[in-house]
Amino acid sequence: MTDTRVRHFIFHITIYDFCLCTFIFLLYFLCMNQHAQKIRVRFAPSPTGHLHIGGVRTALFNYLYARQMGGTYCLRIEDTDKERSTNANMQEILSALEWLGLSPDETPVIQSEHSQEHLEAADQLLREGKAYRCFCTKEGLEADKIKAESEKRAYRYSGRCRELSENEIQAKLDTGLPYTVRFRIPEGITRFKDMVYKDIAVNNEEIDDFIILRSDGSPIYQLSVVVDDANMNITHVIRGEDHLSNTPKQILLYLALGKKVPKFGHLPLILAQDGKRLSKRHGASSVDEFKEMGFLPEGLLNGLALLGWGDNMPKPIFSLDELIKRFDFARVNKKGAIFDPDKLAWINGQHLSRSEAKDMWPFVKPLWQNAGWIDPGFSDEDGIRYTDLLKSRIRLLNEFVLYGKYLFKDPLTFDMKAIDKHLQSPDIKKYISILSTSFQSLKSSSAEEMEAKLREVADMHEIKASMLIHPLRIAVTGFGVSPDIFKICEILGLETVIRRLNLLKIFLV
RNA sequence: GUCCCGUUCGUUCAGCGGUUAGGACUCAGGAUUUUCAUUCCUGCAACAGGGGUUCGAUUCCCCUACGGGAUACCA
Repeated sequence: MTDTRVRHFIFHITIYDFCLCTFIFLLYFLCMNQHAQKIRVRFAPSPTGHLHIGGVRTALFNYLYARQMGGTYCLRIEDTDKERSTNANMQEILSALEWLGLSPDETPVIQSEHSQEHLEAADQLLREGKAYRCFCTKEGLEADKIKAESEKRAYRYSGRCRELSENEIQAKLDTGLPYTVRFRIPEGITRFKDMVYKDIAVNNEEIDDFIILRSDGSPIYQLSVVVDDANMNITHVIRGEDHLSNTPKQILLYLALGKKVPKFGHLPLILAQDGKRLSKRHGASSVDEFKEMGFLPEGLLNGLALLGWGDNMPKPIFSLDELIKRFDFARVNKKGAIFDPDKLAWINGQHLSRSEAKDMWPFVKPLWQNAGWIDPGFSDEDGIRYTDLLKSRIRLLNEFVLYGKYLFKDPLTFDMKAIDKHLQSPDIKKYISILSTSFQSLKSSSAEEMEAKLREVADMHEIKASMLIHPLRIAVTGFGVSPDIFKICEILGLETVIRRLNLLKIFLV
């Protein structure tokens, strides 16, 4: 073989290898893509009341997981309970989610608009003998329940209609007897691996043949969720722990309908202060209430994320983006969590002091406008300056109202605790007078000049500067706590400061 | 009643067979701030009880107690 031929031979091998490698890689890539199905999650509230923090936490974890996995976060309104669902509630849920920044990636699915699909699923089960018509009356069933209870026996559906013959069914149908449709629970054990609760196994004998269609023909939740989740291609069902015991029933439905069973992740419940379940009548606060209390969306979300999940960082303050990065199902715990309003407020305060004044001003402006202190035309520059001054001592936005008032109005009341603590010197009125007269000699209202003047007066009378600073603060703000008092004086101007000093003097008499 | 799940400071999150049981919030004390708040430091404070398994259990198993969920023609 000549050199050229050898070279040709090698060249061909290389080309061949290259093609083969490319082909294998492409094949692998295609397969991976097919298997690494894109993650789809959903938050599915029912519009039977306000959106409360338990719901928000569920929405949040769905959102975090979707974002982290590059998946899609969907919303479904479960309004099959026509008695209790209202449109107003639905709108409120939507706007609350928007405020929180948890709006869905796709148009929300309204469950009631899909009842046809639910009915078809029930029909399919009926045809395949996986469900059956039950002609038992509500009253009869109720009587069975009462009887079981009086005998201290667990109530189970009698199974009366389970094995009705074709003829019997037809006869009942002919007489126009109303019926419900029950799902026939197969024998066996239903197992699944929950993302939080790990291995769960339930003996199917424990599950009654539950109703999937009411006697008026409307579908029931258990059926609707399964059909909708399957139709929406939901891959991960992330919801409250109260659904853990429903899951085996739903898995059985998926199987009966020939649908792919999604993965499940159940979240521990958020409990009221006394450890009881949160409900509308019991400690459940709506998102609106938190908004009114002065929470930032990010602060509320941060606080809620820390319920049932923790990163064990010394400072548990996370932005939404940081939460997306850090969130991990392996760290979600199984214990129900009581939320602590104090800690929630502290977390919000941390977010507040982390934020720039210019970002907070849009939240503060309407508060001050509503209070009637500023016009819509109030300059943003001043607003941001004021916000910046106040923000270090504030945990909740509405404290901008409480502690911001003195920037616009003379205080009408004074903090008695502060007076007791700082204004007990017998000479206090004398000091206030001296301060107010000495301020009159100033040419400008600058913070530096006022501070220098105050010090000079203190030195002259051989007293500590704090003997004058405290009365000044109380006179100007009405509170024992405030940001840099000289900066506040600068904003207010000499005339106002002097007037307020005199007001305090009068008050002390 | 039955089934499922859970149980670490007051609250929350750590710990995944050997730790002085850790962090955060709250509370108390101190430092800084000429003052208050912020910030920083220090402190108080917990493995529900009983059996196993193991050289050794907060950690694994069982029982009891307590709590929660499900058991609906609610979702």
